[in-house]
Amino acid sequence: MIEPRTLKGFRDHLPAQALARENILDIARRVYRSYGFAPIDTPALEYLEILTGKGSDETDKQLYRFKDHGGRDVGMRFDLTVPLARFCAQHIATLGTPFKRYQMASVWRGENTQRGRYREFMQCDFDTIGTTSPVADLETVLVAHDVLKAIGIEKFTVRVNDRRVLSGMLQELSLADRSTHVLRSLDKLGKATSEAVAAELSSHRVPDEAIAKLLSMAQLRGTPSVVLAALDTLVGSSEIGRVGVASLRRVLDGVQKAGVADGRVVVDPSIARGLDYYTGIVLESFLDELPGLGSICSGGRYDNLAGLYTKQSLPGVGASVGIDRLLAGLEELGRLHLTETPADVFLVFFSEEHLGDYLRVAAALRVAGMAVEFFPEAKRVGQQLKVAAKKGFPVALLIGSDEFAAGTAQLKSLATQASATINWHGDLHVLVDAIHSQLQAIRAKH
RNA sequence: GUGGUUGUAGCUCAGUUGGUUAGAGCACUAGAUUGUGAUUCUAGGGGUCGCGGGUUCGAGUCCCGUCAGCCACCCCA
Repeated sequence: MIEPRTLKGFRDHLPAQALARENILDIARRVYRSYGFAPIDTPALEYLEILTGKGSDETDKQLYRFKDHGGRDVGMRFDLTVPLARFCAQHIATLGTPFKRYQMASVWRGENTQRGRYREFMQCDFDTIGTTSPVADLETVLVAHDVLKAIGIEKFTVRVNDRRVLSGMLQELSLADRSTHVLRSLDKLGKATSEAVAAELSSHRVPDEAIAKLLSMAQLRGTPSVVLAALDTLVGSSEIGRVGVASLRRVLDGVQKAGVADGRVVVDPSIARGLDYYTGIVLESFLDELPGLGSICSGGRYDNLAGLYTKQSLPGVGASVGIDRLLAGLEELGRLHLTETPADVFLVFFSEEHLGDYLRVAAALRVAGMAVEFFPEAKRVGQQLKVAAKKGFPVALLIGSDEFAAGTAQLKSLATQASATINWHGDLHVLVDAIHSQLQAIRAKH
């Protein structure tokens, strides 16, 4: 006997979880498409040199790599951005710019696991390639906002900042040479105390006076106009800093004009993002009720996506929904109603003699857009109903010999056990319409 | 990769200073009950105590290793 087991950091998804996951993916897909982003797909395996091109030690360590059967050095993608860069370098001539794509796919990293961190996980990226327009930045923020809103989250905040504001600050403070360390430290402000961050900055030879200024900047809060005005003065005479503030102002102005509710999108000068390839706007999104969960949708603007693979300059802006983290958060908040079935109607199988009738009824319901599970065995009715209730069907449809003779049917709500009689007199349209409207009524209550 | 912590049935757990054949509740299967999820009753399946070694007359219990989960660091999604 071989012990059935899964590798460390790899998971099975049971129906209840997989359904919740697909629901979120469907919503994200719908929102992405509503802005004109088109799907692409790329291979899970790439030539090793493509993936290691950027060559940081960290990604090198995490990379799943091996020789394929033809002796080629290959690796599994560890994000969707590097494959996108290769993809654009290869196809941009056909695609033209601006190119807007989304990709929802698994990636692999051989790093240590922790709650919510796995070796195989999904990324849901959307990016706009080939334009430096702030309108593309704005749209990125709007998409992040729309996805979270469409999922039905009531309390969330999209926090935006601009790397150029930070660069301007660092220039003013003569810290440009330590920018990576400084930004990484500031990025911890959400999790660590300001004292801890100050200590870490100090260890990177940042003078106390500069630390005080950085912290006061990072902790600026308030309406966008208030924060932006404060940033204007902090950035001082730095040209790049002023450009950053101006760009943020345009984005926030656009967010408001697009009709986003006040407070949903704010300026947060402490948002830096760990990755050093961001050059303009950066954004993170949080569930207000679970700030400790971390960002559930993050991204930003980068100057040169594909410099490793082509001479053509390809600027871009994009973001990614952290689907696993988001699901964990929704579950913790009890916002995930878990069912084990995607179907609406459970059709009870009473007796073989009516098999043809059941198949006809089920087919009619499916044509009308309802999902029907027909129980495959004429087992005891009680057992069938038990299965249906356990799997989370909203209703069961019961039509036995008595009902067929009388031209009726019972539609039973599995949540309340209440049963309603439908008089359909053998007319499938009447039956289908009645079930359809009852389902609508049940859904409206949720 | 480093450090800490946990591991007994599908789930939650009990199991005495090491002592006979490892238990409970829930869940599951079948029946009482050939047309309605509950309750009740009866019967049943399911464990190499994460895995491997060691100490011992004897290990679920002690020791070592290993695998997996969780937490922190690192980094990030």
